[in-house]
Amino acid sequence: MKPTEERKKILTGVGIKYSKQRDLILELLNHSEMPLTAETLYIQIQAAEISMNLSTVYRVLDLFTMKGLVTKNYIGDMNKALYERNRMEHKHYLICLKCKRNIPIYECPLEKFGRYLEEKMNIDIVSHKVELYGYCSDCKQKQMEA
Amino acid sequence: MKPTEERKKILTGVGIKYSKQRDLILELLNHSEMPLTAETLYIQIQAAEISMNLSTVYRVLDLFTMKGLVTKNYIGDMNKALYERNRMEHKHYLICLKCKRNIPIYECPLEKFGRYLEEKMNIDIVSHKVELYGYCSDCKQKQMEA
DNA sequence: GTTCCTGCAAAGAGTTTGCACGAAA
DNA sequence: TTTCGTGCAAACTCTTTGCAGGAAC
Repeated sequence: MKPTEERKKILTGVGIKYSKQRDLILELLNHSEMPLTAETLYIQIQAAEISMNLSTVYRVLDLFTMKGLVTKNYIGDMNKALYERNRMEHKHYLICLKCKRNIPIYECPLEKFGRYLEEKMNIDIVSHKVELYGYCSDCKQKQMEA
Repeated sequence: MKPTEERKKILTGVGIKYSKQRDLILELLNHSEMPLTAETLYIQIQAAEISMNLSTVYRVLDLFTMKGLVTKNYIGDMNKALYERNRMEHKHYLICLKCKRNIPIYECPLEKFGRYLEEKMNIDIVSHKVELYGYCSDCKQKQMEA
């Protein structure tokens, strides 16, 4: 099955039509390790052969978010949304204060803690978000060399 | 010492001038248990006797943030900033999906986890942010009664 | 042929900024 | 008296929306 065919199946699978714009955005998100802003995506799109309006980017991202293909988030004190392919895996990020990269972290201490809190406070926890701020190993190294 | 005097001392303590606008904003933030948007603050201000422009609210909040009196954050997929008095205590919030309240939680499982990650991944963690999403005990109760 | 996606342009929300006046030290 | 904080209006950034034409099925 060709890559495009695979993505077509993903789109129809969640009950939405195929279009080359949606296909491209899905492909870009599939290949990105880290969350992207609408603008970053838009710039990547301009480098590709398919052109597209910014409002289309937003509409497609909104649609993908509603269909669960993508997650939308605001991080720290930045007032731009970050969009990321929802791979149904539980992960968080270390946001490097120097190079601004988002380094994924797959372990999580909150499962257990959540269940403990639910009992103690009589609440229901549905999901959670964790952001770690600090320095990635590359930047830590450079800092020590300097 | 009168409350206003106390706040005056806080302002001059971080090296900024006193003004009745800054005093009022500081007072409102001091008395709020949860993070507030600039607009919410602005509405609360209009209810008080002192009037103030929205841009002043933003300028004062920015200044307070730079001086460390206040923390600024974006939560979930909401594109409005939340400002909160920085009380130098470590806490997180349960954000209720029903009533949208922020319920503070003072325990945190990330201290230990952070140290573990630092060693394992050779990184430096400076700070972190945790958001829990779910239902507060009030809304949980109501849901069960319905 | 019908449905609904997209481009374009305009509007909307949240936030920031330049400038002149006014208040704090 | 000098410094700097504030009001006002305008600008700016990110995002959303209405409408008409065009693509997907």
